[in-house]
Amino acid sequence: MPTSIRERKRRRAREAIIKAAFDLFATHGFSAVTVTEIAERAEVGRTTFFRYFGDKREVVFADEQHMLDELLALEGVDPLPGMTLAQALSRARPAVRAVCAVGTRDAGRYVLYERLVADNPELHDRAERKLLALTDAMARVLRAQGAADATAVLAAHIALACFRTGRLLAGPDPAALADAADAAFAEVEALAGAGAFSR
Amino acid sequence: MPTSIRERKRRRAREAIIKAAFDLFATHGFSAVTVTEIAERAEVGRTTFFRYFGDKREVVFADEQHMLDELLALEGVDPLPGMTLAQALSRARPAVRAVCAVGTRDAGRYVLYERLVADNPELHDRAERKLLALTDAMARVLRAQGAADATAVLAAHIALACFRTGRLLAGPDPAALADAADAAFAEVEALAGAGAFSR
DNA sequence: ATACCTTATGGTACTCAGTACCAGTAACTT
DNA sequence: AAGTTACTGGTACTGAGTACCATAAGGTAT
Repeated sequence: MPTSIRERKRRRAREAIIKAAFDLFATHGFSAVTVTEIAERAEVGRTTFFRYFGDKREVVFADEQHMLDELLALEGVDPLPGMTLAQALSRARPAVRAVCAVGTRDAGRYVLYERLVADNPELHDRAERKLLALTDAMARVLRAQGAADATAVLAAHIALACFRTGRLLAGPDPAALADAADAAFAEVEALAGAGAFSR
Repeated sequence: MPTSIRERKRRRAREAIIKAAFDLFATHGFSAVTVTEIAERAEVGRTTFFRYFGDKREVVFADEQHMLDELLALEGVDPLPGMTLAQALSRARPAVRAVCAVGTRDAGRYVLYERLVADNPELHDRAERKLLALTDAMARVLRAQGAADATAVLAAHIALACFRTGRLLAGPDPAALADAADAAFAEVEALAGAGAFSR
């Protein structure tokens, strides 16, 4: 059986903690909420909170794994050994959309997430590491699809640049963000001239 | 007068804290050292420590400002309005070397810094934000030198990619790192073919 | 069902990071 | 010399994060 009773309980507890935390953060802000309050609202012990999340900040980034999964699912899909940088970029482009799509699954929470990160400097560092993790995953996928190391890393970082500029231009709305990032990709291609990356 | 007594005292206190902290970190590791111990060794009050550094991790990244200064000094140097991506990259390349050069000013401490970050997960996030800050500064410099927004951001992120792959290949030694990053730049140019970025 | 093992829970008690507040002192100002 | 400003370090507090342990509940045998 795939989901044992324990498994289901674990999932429920985890979700309860996440929901309790985001509810409290939404009304009182991140720093004003204590772990004890989150635990009480989620009806678990304080100790249990730290079993599910290494620290208080980590709850905010609970969705990171979903985004990584979305990317890593592309490993091995449609392999193209020795692909060019242009080809790698044209694969990275929809992959970025796929990551953004995770945000649209619960747009309300995602907007809140963006607000929390923007308002609390103590979350900035962790948010940056999340982008590193996604960039690394992107590079790994491209490598698995047949890109050379340098090509994969380079394309992943160009995708990161597009994502960052996209988020800068668009608001926190995930759908708008996806479009803006995509536009940035288009601009990159136009920037170097058609086919410039394909040499 | 450029350096008042207060100014000099401040500098000395700051340096004393940094030195005390790194000495203790070197022998006992980051997490085993308490702020109180650092303050005692630096002969300042515990309260004073937090006046100079927002938190314990921040001491580890005390040199970040030097690297940023190194970059920002290039703002406005040799302006070239409307520069191409290839031109932006050829400017980013020596700029990365300049940043690495800061590490060679005190190679011993830099190696220790790298070791501390590598060994302590609690420092990973902050280290990532440092790279963001440097990348942003790089983009700002290129923009100030006349690059379009997209060109500047893109070139800065490509430089980031070169830096990351360089550090991955070279050890923690700053000189070797500079060379490896430079080699990555060369590889990027070769990757897209000569002149591919200049369209 | 019974007994047994394993895993998850939540409570207690502790350390230490980080903050608020305040009184004392040293540096600049006139 | 007197007054103002900037810096210090001490006290006292909150809250994050950890170690430990007794208890309960899920899983697994017989």
